[in-house]
Amino acid sequence: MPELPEVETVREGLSKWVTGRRIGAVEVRHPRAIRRHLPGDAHFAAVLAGRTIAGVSRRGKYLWLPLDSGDAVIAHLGMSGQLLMQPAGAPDEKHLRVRFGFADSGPELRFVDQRTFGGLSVSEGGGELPAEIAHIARDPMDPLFDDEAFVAALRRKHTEIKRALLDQTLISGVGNIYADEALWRAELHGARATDALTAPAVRRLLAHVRDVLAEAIKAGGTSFDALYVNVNGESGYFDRALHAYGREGLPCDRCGTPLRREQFMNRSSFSCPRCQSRPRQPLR
DNA sequence: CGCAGGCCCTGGTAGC
DNA sequence: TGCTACCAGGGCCTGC
Repeated sequence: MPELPEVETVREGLSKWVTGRRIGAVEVRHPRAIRRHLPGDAHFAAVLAGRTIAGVSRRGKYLWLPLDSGDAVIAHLGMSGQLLMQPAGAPDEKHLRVRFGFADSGPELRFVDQRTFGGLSVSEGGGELPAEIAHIARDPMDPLFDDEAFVAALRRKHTEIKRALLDQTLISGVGNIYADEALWRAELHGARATDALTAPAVRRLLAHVRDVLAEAIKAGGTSFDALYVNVNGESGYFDRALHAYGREGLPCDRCGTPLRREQFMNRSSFSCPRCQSRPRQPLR
């Protein structure tokens, strides 16, 4: 369940391992992993062989690897995707989906994904910013993120605040877990109407979003293992200091009231019944 | 047009 | 023990 901090940790680690290296053989082990690459697996492999990776970029939860050809490899980890560096010839992972060999015969890059919600594709001419992800908003860690434009856009909407935080065209990188954490910090219930929030309230919420993401990036960076370029799924992820997510029935770290769990968009939301009161009127 | 909700996936686990 | 049901959820797609 990688969100922005986990993806940023992967980006940073990956960058050290693949920048400047020339791709050798590419092997697609599962077609679903490149389902977004419409020309298919043979084209995917052919267009990448011999290309040199210029770096690793990120926007929100998307990664892309600009190539010397001007194209870029787009990667999204979905829920369970991992990008791993492994010595060439190391045993295949059970859920290995795509393997990138390198011309220098050094460590391979592997895309491993149990649930295959993630995937890879090649973006033609996408080195600067792939057209496929141009609709994704800048994330709040981006120096060019426009706070006031975000505040205005959010208040123009008529929806629930948690849904807006998860809307990647409004603000990117926030998933279910960090949305719950930011709402807990802001003492707002996720069902509050966006157009009923004041501009200062939205600014405060945005500051909490930024804080929680920054703290998680810091924590993720310290647990990074040199040869194992990933978030490591459960571990390192769940032992992070979470105040809301997954804490149903446990005392609120602010007031001691047991946290509640509610269903929202077919997933769980965790909040404090006392600090985060439900809106008096449901959205209409 | 904006918004809500369904679907895609599979391994782990709870419950019977 | 072995089976079933359910849960995790980001992003795309459809329909209202």
